Parts: sequence; C-alpha cells; structure tokens
Amino acid sequence: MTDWKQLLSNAGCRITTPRRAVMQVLMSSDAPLSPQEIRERAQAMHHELGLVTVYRTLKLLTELNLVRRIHTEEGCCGYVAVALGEACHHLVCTSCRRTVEFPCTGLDDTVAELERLTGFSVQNHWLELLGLCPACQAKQKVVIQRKEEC
Amino acid sequence: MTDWKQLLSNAGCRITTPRRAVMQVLMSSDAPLSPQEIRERAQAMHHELGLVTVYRTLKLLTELNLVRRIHTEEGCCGYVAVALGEACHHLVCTSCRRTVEFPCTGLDDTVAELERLTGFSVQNHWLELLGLCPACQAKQKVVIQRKEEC
DNA sequence: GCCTTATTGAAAAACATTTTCAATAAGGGA
DNA sequence: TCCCTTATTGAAAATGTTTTTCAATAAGGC
Repeated sequence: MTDWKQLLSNAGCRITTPRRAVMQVLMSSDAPLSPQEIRERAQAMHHELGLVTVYRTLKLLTELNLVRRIHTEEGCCGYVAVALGEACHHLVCTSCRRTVEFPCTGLDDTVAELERLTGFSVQNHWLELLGLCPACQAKQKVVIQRKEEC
Repeated sequence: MTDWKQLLSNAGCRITTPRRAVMQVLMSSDAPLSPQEIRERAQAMHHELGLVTVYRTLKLLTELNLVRRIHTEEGCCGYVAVALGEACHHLVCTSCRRTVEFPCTGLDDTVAELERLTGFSVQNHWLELLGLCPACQAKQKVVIQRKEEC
C-alpha cells in the first residue's frame, strides 16, 4: 500500500501532504471521483488543499499509471486508483457508480483481425463497460414490482 | 446518403440548412472534428452558422446515432459520422487522426465471464482503438531511417 | 539543521459548453 | 401557393472546468 510512494519517489517526485491526501481519498473510494469531489474529501486531511493542486496531482498520478481517468457519462468524468497498472479496464455501475477493475484480456483476436483488415498497427486501446451492480439490480427489481402493484 | 434526413424527419425534427451543413462536413471527413472545426468547415455552406447551433446539432445527431463522440486524446475530443449505427467502434490514427469504423464483435465472452465473476449485468460498453494508419507507419519508418543515417 | 529546488495556493486567464430570448424559417394545412 | 404554428437559430451572457502565472512554502539530500 506504500507502493505508490516508492513509485513517486523513483520518478523524482516528492511525497507531499496534498499528494498523500489525494491518493488516500482515491484508494478509499470504489467509485470514480471528480476533481471537486476529491478536493472536498481530501480537505479532511489537508484543509488548505487547493483545486489546482488536485488537478496537478491527478495529472501526475495518471502519468504514473497509479490513477485512471474514466469517462462515465457524456461530459462527466472521474478518477479512480488502479491496482493492475496499465493493463486493466473498468466496469462502472450506471446507477451508484461503483467501479470494478478487471484485467485486459480477450481483445487480441479482434485487434489482430482488424490490423489485417485495415493495415493499421494498433498501439493502444480504451475500453469501459457500463452496467448495473448486484445491489442496484436488486433495487431496480423492487421498483418494477411496485409499479406492477399499482 | 439521404437516410439521415429520413431519420431526422421521423424523429419529428426539421431538415434545416445548419443541420445539412454539419452533416455534410462530418460525412466528408475521415477524421474526428471538434465543434470549432465543424463550424469553420460548415461555414463554407452556411456562412452565418453559429457555434451554439453546431453544439445543438451534434447533440441531436449523437442521440439519433448518426454521429459518435470520440475521445481521441486526453482532453481532446471530436465527432465522426457513423454508418453502422450503435453497434460499432472506432480505430483512430494517433498521428493523422484518420479514423476507421468497425463492427462491434469479440467482446461477448469477456463480458459474460465478467458478469459471472462480478455479478454486474453489463448494459453497454465503450471501446476505442488507437494506432498508426498505413500511411503514417510508412512516414515513421522514413524518420527512423534518417536518424540512423546521422 | 541548512539549502536547494520541487511543490503549493490564490488570482487571473483561457477555454469549452449551456442558457436565455427575441428573430427566423420549416413545412403541414388551407 | 401562401399562411400559420412552432421548431430552430444566432448572439450575448452565464456557467463550469482546466490551465497559467508567480511569489511563498516545505521536502528531503547533504
């Protein structure tokens, strides 16, 4: 859990109170958070934390692959801490935003076929799944039942 | 090629000069364009076209699945016309931005496995591939050769 | 503990997108 | 074909997000 400090340090960056606060907030959330939300929560640990610093910290952490930017809905985006590094993607609940990280697998064939077809050489990709988490599926069933009762 | 007019009409929307201009610009570009770029190009057809109208038109066309929003790089996004409707994704050249549409296939197994593992029910997904188109691969080889000659 | 220098926070700038509202023009019906 | 209703438009202003600037601060190697 102090891995990230090592990584920052190795990259020649300092371990500062704002960075600790932002990292802690992200690691203890299972949903993507906006810079604003991160600031609000992180201020519990570091009251003077400025929004500018949050942006700068997120940029740094994203470059180091400690954090991933997620585009949950049109125009709305958030950040999550990642454990699996570069080779992972996210499954986000459209209702409560709970997010699960999963390893990147199963695309190789599609990519190979596409390279053959188009002549492109694929370097990178971006995948995100949207759905309902178990808890929100249950809630939704209750809503449907109530409607039927009317 | 007039399909989109039919679709707009069926949705109870009018076929206006601004909409024609935006649609034509998007259909004749093989790279994603920003609202600004769309406006600049579309003004050749409709000089008074306002940026606000471009935004509104893009929103409408996106809802009707005639256009897709693409997040090519951090913070940079653009719009492309789509032919395959909802069930397609895009492969974008990171150098010249040329974009190829491809049908959505090959994810079913990954999704099923993930549903089993997490209990989520997956409703939707978002995939984008980044790479180099054949032309830009060729250019890059030339650059590498030149470097070696030094 | 000191000193160098990366990092921070506040204000201002830059940028992207949305809202508001009166003027305009699509296109269905007479 | 013309008229009338109403969706659509464009400009200005509002809103919201992200970046830049710069002096003050604090990390952490020595």
